[in-house]
Amino acid sequence: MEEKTFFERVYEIVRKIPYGRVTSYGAIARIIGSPQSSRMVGYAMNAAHSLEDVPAHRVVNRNGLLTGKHHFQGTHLMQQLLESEGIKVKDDKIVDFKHVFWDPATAKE
DNA sequence: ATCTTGACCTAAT
DNA sequence: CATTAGGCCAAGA
Repeated sequence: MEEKTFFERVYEIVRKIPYGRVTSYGAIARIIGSPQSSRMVGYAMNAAHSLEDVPAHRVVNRNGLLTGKHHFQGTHLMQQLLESEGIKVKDDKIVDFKHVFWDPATAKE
């Protein structure tokens, strides 16, 4: 039944990210069923550019570092988007990362 | 069709 | 503590 591809599953999770919260690639990959497919999550984000319901700016790496900010349109667009949601970013890194970290495995509904 | 690269993560050395 | 290696799946110089 679940004929959804890897990407669609990623989008589904990212879409469920609440406001003012962030998650990591590995966390999403883990929920999907491939804890080591975190690379695909990032790649899926690249394709997510065409989608609107996929807030890729809310997805960061395990260190809370905005590794993918370089792929956004602007230079610090990703940072501004996060700050716009109440998330503080310092030196391309999320402040209190674990504080704003949203675990899809825990809040997944 | 084959090879390389890629918004990563974990474990091992 | 720093570096290396392995793994995952997809898209394209």
